[in-house]
Amino acid sequence: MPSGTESRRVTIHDVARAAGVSRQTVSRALNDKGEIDDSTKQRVLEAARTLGYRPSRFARGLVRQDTISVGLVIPDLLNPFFTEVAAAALEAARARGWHVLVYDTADSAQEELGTLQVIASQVDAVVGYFSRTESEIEQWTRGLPVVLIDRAEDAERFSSIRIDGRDGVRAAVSHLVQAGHRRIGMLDHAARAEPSVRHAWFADALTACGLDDGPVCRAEQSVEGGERALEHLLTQHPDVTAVFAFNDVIAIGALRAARRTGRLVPRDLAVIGFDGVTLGTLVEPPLSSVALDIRRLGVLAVEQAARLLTGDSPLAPDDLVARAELRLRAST
Amino acid sequence: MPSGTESRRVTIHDVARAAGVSRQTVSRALNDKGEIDDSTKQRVLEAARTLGYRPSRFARGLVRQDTISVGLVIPDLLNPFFTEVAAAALEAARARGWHVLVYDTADSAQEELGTLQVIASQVDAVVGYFSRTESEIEQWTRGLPVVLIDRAEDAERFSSIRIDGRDGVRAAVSHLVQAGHRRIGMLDHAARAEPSVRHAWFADALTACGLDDGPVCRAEQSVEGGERALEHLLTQHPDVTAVFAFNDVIAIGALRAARRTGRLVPRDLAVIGFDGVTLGTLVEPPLSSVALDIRRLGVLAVEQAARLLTGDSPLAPDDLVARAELRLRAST
DNA sequence: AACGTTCCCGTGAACGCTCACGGACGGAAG
DNA sequence: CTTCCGTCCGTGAGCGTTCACGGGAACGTT
Repeated sequence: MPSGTESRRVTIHDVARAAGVSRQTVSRALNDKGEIDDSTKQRVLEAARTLGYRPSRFARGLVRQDTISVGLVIPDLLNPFFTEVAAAALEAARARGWHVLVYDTADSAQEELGTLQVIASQVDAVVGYFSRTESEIEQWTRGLPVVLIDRAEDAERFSSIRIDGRDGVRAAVSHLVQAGHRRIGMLDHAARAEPSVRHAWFADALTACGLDDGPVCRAEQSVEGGERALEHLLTQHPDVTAVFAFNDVIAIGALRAARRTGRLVPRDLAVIGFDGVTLGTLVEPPLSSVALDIRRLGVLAVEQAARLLTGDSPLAPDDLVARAELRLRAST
Repeated sequence: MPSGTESRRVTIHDVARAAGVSRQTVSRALNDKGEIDDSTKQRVLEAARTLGYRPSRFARGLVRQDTISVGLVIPDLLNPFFTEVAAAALEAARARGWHVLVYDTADSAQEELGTLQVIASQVDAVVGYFSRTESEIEQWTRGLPVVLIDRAEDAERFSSIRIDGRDGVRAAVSHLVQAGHRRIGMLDHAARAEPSVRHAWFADALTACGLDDGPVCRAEQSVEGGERALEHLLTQHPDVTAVFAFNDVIAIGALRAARRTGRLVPRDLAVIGFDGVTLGTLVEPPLSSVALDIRRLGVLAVEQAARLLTGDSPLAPDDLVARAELRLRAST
């Protein structure tokens, strides 16, 4: 039966004593080093087994600093876009033999701050999405490599994986116009106070096609948010015949709302999203999207983190770009 | 420019020297302990800043063993079911202040072994999905708490979160029978050699309803796998009017294959899945499913890991069960 | 003047492990 | 018999941090 006392950890010394050897010999046995007789090795292993010995990762890490771990910060793992980014980052990290600590900040600035406060003491580099200001981030991560993804404003002090959807969005709008649409709305995201960069691309594309500004409605970052936003948009602007959404999740919400309100997509309403998530191919109708190579985001971020960590030739900002291009499906 | 020499890490001692104080005073300044003059505190902080000092997590962890980290092992993060499990586990761990190392084994026994070999030296507990034998798992995780999820066979040596879908599957089959279906097929999963437990439930339910065994086809764990499997099943058994799938991902594949081959769901073919993933509500038609509380899986696993870790009153196997129940939507 | 308090700060030890070194032992070569 | 080498094993040191303790200075109290 387990003793009531808070039992001390079993250390390498205990194993050594039990096996009648020195610490070093135990270390040799456990790490498959040479310079040890096979019989004693077995004896040591046996002693370790019966004692339930498990080496301390801290002590080991202190003396040989080989294992690298990176923190991956994601706003919402249930959002299929971030899931794909995370999966790609995980794979890239695994290929390097890195360990990945994942933090889901639940789309909350508060949780993000909490993550920032603890992450620096747990990892060798940080990769992911942050909404806080650069100085806040720097305050908590001072000294360790940080790679931001899809930063709203240009990142000055950190490396950042930029998303360039200007051409893609223009192609999307242009395609809608050629299909006869004249009144195109947008479902922007609602998280930030000011309109998003994607909205700017959208507005530019409209003027490039000789159209006036389209009506905009803010949407929560969820399917339900997209549904609500589309209904709101269509009641306020019934003349809208096509919508561009901040991302595919919102666009899928729009798809559902359209169906629910008896509109046929794309006949009564054309819908086009952004990101190009796999999920877009599963809904009905399949979603047109200004798609980007999502995997590239995660891979690039890890790649850059690696370069920052080793110090050799980090990628230039121009190389840290994922360009989006129009991918047409049945929703337009 | 960075010096060519492999520069030594800047330690607490360097900061102490730069600030003209002792290590302990530096420690006090950094950890917001008392017993330090505010002016010297600022001076130390300034010195640390300019030197780019960052405390070693290993040294810190060695002396104060407070931070706990758990390894979460997932076969495929892109599978929406595992995504939901992971999200729940992450949240539960965060609530405890734990850190989570995520490992995606890519549905590969080889990667799983690789994960097993490194995970033990990085975490305080392991939670997740494993396909290897218990002795293999134990060999690499000896001594640290392990909580398995949805283990195919009953786990003897480890805690395991069990999924009980017997009643749910029976309800599903019974519902299909009452709707007039007499020839019900199943799309089982293809990973293991023998039929799955869910197939056993399915077979039991059939006999309980007085039906003969239904035709079975193995499917890969993906939407595409589900598509292929349904086509194969229907060509071999054209009389099938309803299918039960091993999980929702495969069921969604069946939905798509049905649509593609001109069958209307549920009129020409009824489809019912397992798991109850959120994705099932987004496809068309929405997917009926033998649904379980997916979040509960992740939460329970973390909860049990916590109990095993602290040693107080681990949950009994009977409490580590997630029961599935029929959730009817438009696909039946 | 002697004493107790409070406020700061420093010193040794400890955490658990690996690395570099040295030493004992036995057998082969001179 | 000496010398040398290879095998096996132990000892001290060090990784970077915090904890427990002690001590000096400044201040007030009797």
